[in-house]
Amino acid sequence: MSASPSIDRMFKAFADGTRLRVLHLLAKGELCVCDIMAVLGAPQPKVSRHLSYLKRAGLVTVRREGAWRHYSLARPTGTFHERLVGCLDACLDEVPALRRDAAKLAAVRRKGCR
Amino acid sequence: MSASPSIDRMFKAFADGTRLRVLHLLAKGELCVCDIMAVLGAPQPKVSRHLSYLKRAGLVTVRREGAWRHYSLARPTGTFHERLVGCLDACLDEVPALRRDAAKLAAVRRKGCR
DNA sequence: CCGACATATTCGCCTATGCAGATATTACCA
DNA sequence: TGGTAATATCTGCATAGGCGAATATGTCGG
Repeated sequence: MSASPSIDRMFKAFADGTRLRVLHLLAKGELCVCDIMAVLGAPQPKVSRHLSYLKRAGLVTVRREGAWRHYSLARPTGTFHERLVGCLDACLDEVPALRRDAAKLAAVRRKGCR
Repeated sequence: MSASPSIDRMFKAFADGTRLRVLHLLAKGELCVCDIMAVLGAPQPKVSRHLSYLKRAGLVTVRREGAWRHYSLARPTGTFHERLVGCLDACLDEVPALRRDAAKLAAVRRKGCR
């Protein structure tokens, strides 16, 4: 019953630097919490908290595999949702910090998150 | 020197119900503060504050004509900005409250804002 | 059952920000 | 100059929400 996310809530979800970085990473594919921690260099509770936030907002989905949680972007549920997610791509080349994250993600993926 | 607005700031600008309503109205064309007050039924300082916020974020521009300030959406400065503003259209049909605003705007325009 | 690991949640603190009300500014007109 | 209308800003308050630290939950191997 992933409630249809309100416009307001979805914009608020995007209105935080950390969450924006997380969403941007997830746009590149499914990731576990430890991957995201590794890329952001952020403590685990922080990452987990923001992921919960994004899940409540209907922006991400979780796939459980034992103790791991694999997060990915939720399939857009409407025109608005779709356009909003499209903004992530539009950021890509404009924000140096996000490019750095992308580079680090590649490295983390090569070595694993542990 | 309307600084190139940061991604963060622009999303924050969208992350408030009142500002979203204002932006949505401005998407329909230039408006003075009193028009917006009339449509939203909000006190003047509140409207003015949010307009200042949007101006700082680079999302709106002002045209002065005597004592009046006419606000309109700023011309997008980049891909990201453009897509973000595009989300306003995507909201249009999905949010009843915004449709009501649009209807009221038409009425206000017919009678003037005073 | 135990211990290690991955993740989630709670708690207290602190800052950001929205709001109403009062006041300041600016422009126009008599 | 004085008054009025349109808009902007300041002040004080209340709440939302981010953060780190500690703790809880859940899963697996032995």
